[in-house]
Formats: sequence, C-alpha cells, structure tokens
Amino acid sequence: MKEALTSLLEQSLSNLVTQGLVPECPGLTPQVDHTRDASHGDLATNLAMVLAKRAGMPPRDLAKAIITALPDNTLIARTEIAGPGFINFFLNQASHVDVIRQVLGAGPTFGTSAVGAGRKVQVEFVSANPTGPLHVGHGRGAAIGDSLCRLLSATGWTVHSEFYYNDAGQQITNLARSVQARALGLTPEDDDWPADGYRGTYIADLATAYQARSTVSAADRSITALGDIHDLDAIQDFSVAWLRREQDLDLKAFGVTFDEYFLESSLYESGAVNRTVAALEQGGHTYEQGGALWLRTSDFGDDKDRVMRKKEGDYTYFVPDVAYHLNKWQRGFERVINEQGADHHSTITRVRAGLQGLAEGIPQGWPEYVLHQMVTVLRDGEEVKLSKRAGSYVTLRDLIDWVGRDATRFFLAARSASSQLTFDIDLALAQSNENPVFYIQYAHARICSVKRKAVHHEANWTPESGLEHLDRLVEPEALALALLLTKYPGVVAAAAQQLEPHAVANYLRELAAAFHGFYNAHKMVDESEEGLSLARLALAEATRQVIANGLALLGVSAPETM
RNA sequence: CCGCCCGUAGCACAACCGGAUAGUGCAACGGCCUUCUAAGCCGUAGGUUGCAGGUUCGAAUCCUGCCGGGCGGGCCA
Repeated sequence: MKEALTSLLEQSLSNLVTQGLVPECPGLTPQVDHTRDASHGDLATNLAMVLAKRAGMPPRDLAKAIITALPDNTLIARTEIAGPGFINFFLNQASHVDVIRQVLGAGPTFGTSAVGAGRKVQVEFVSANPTGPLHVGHGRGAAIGDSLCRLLSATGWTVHSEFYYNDAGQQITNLARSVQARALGLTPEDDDWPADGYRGTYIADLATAYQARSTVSAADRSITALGDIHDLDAIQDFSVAWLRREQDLDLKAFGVTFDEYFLESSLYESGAVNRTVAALEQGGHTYEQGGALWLRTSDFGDDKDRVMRKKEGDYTYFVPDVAYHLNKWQRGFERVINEQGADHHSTITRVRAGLQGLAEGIPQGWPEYVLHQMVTVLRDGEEVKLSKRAGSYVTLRDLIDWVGRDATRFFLAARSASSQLTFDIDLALAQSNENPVFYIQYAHARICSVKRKAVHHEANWTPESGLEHLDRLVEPEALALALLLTKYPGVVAAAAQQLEPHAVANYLRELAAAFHGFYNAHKMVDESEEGLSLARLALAEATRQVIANGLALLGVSAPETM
C-alpha cells in the first residue's frame, strides 16, 4: 500500500518537473507513513514540506500542486492538505480490505521477503562458557539472538546460528578445581576452598554425578565420568560436558537451538591461533615490550595498544577471538552478527583491529554487533547480583519456571536491546496472567474459537468464502484492523534490517488491541447476516494468521485455546 | 580522566529513525457478560520527554554543555 502511494507520488513529481514547477531531485523518494490519528487519514506524506524550499513555494501550495498532478488511480478515496503541509490520503474501502485476500493467500509466508537473496549470514549468540547455568543476561541474548535468526530467515537470508565457548582456559581449570574440592568434602566456606572457585550449589551436584560415574550427553559431546577425584583432567572433561548439558536443557526449555557449537580449544588445536599471530607479526602490526607481545590496535581506532601474548607465554582472550572471526570469514559469511552483552563491548574494537591487521580484505565494519544492555533482577525490592561465582544469581531456568517460556521470551525480546532492563521477579509473578504476551495470545485463541463456532454453525462458513463479501466490511474498527494488517510486511522488513526484534512485539500488541476492539464492537458470527459474518470471519482469520506469523518470529507459541 | 549505552506518567517500557494532540501494559477510579473466550472492551485520571542552549517549517529524536544511572577502559574473560 505504501509502495503504491509512493509510486503515485513519484509520478506526480515527474509531472511537476515536466511542468517546470519543481526542480529535479535525484535520489529523492517520497516518504509515505501510516498516520497516528485516523482524522489524519490512513496514510500521509510530508513531501510538500520537504520540497517547499527547493521549489520556492509555500508547502501548502505545493501540496495542492502535487495532488493535482497525481495520476488517476483506484486506491484513494480522497486527499486532504493538513497542518503545515501534510498530504493526507484516505483510502477507499476496497484498498483497505484487499490485504485480507493477500494474507489468506500467503498464509505463513505473509510478511516474508527475499531481500536477503539467499546470502549467508552467521549469527553468534549466548556463547556462555560452561562454568555455570545460564543466567538472565544469557536469556536476553538467547531471546534476541534467536529472534534475529528468525527475522533474517524470514527476509530471505540463509542463517547459520552458532554458539562459541571456551572449553579450556583458566576459568575451566577453576571449575575443575571447584568440583574436585566438593568431591573432597570441602565447602566454599572452608579455608582450603580454591581462591577463585565457583561457589554455586550446582558444583556439589556435579561432584556427586562425577563420583557416581554418570554419563552425560550434551548437544556436542557425551562422556562417562571416571570417578577418580585425583584426575583433574577427567574432572574437567566431565564438568564441561555436564554444564553443557545443563545449558542445553535451559535452551531447549526456551525453544532455542543452534546449528553449530564452536570450541575455542579447536582454534589452538588446528594451529589457527598461531597462524593468526604469525600473520599479524608479518604484517608489522606487533612489537615486544616488557616481555610481552603487543598488537598496535591503536592503528585501527583503539585508544591504546593491547597485549596479545603475556610474559608467561599465554595468549590474551582476544587473540583466539580474532582467529575465530577469521575462521568465520573463511567459511564464507559475508555477514556476521554477534549478539552479546554490552559488558563485552570493548572487544569490538580489538577484534576488528586484529582482522584489519590480517589484511585479508575484511571490511572495516565486519562483523556487526548487537549489544544488549544489562538485565537487573529485582526480588523483594532488592537487586540480585548476577555473579556467576556467587552462585546466587537468577538463572534462565528460574524465570521459565516462574513465569513460563512464552512470557519470558516475550519480556526479554520485546524491549530494545540498547535499553537497560529491570526484571522484577515479584512483578513478573504477580502479573504472569496479565503479561502483554497473554493479551496477544488471547486474541489468537479467541479467533480460533470464533472459527470453531462458525464451522459448527454452517458447513460453508469458512474464512475463505468470506473473500467474496469483503465489500461488507465498512465499520471503522474493521477498516482500521485491515489497515494494520497491511503494515506487517513493513514491520518485519524494518525489524530485520535494523536488527530490532522488539518492533515485532510492539506491532503485535497493537494488532491484538485492534482485534479486541473490533471483536467487542461487532458480532462475528451472526446467522441473520451471512455475507457480513463471512467477511468478518475472513478478516479475523487474516488477523490470526498475522499474529501467528509474528509470534513465530519471537519464538512464542500461538495457542488455539486458552 | 576517557569510551559505549541510557534518562519519557507512580512502576516497566514504546514512539514507524525529524512529523501533526508523546503512546501501551501494570497500578488507581467509573461503567460493560441471559448472545461468538471478561486473560476482553469502553471511559476517567496521570507528562515542562533529566536540565540549559542550538540547528529548522517542525525536536523525545540531531548538535553542544551540564546533571544522574549502567557497563567498559587488566599481561582477567
């Protein structure tokens, strides 16, 4: 609809240029927007105000000229010049309801597009190290990252989702020592407890499982415990697998899966880390100082240089990160999106600097990042700290258990990633039945109920048969609802393009409200009004389809009954 | 001291990337079920968009400076 009007305006413009009223403006596409207020029409453009200066005409006069130059069409009932020079378009009835036919025809694919053209994009998210259960922050990353995958896929990209984790390193050694200490009967309160040990109760469970010689299977590995509490390597291998399985269960409960799990250790084993360092040295981007090897990241926009290899000979964390991203590039991902917590934002400059130093032709802004701000968890009015070591943090599993999967996903994905987020446990509990997600799901279930009713009423009362009676839809509530449906493809396209899943959530809330209003104002199934009832059924079904499509993008279920 | 993010109604958040009278949910108040799901609808109340300037037809949005909050600025990850 927007596109149709934009094209009409472009024709009007070229007419005006021909007449010499307006200078040529290459690259200018008229901006058509949905209005906020129905009294401003269905759609509006600010074109006259944008062009007024260049045309040397008052905006309202120019608006009049633009309208006069519009080609004949069947879409617009009337136009209006308003305020400082807006042109408001009032669509005719047929233009409003035509979308119903489109939605029913396209079904689950309504709103999808092919802008990605099948190109490869990799989305890395969660990437928690296997040292504890997933916390709320990981949950936010999972909700946003998974939704991004769905959005990109819906807009024609070939999406590869990936989870990267460190299965060796110092943190993992601490983990193994902690489990060993538990197995030896120590508790975090004892003096002999490892200095940087993990204190959570899951460590005790892990120690018990290890000593019981349990077998655990995670998404990417399976192992049986040896049970020898003096074999630190064995404890470490088992612990990693055990925690990977815990995280898998959390993600599964959250409805999130990955195409690939990538191990940091593999970058060392394959020699990729060493090759990366060698390439950076050859490129002349490194120097030695104080016994350490430094990378001149300041040549690439960092405010100071960074250590790559410590005095002791170990690499710092961002070196394997650079090697990892080179690997992504070599796998052919022209586009890579990393979704991670904002506390890691300083790695962006370093990783990009390292990649530039490799001179592999990697674009400067590659990879892209979506950073989500921290989640603050309130309980009893007090902040619960998200400390992995403390073991007292709120886990993703806790949230799912308390408020349910759908509400948790919606809550975490329905807000802009760049905003800090307060997750008030008590509020979430108290409002679990009044969460916005239920409002949307309820609209879906209601429509399903109406359809059941209609089918029982008369054999031929199906939404599809309503397509012949769309001219019966004339009430403001019906037309407003139909107009909202036309916005959906644009919402999906914008959300995918801007990497903002929360736009879909906001739209769905708006759509559900429009439906609830329509439902309450008009009887859907009325035996004395067959044509009208059928038309309303068609509109309801189109609404249901869009709600289902939108909820799917957020990974939220669309129940048929509630 | 420097960098990134943020500041919108009592609370949690939106605002189609510069548009018209700043919205939604919760909380508060008043109505609506003998009829399709009341997890709903209709209405009332609630705001100097942190503060002060600037840019322009037009600013919550862009620029500058303050104030306040979060996260970074480790040879930690």
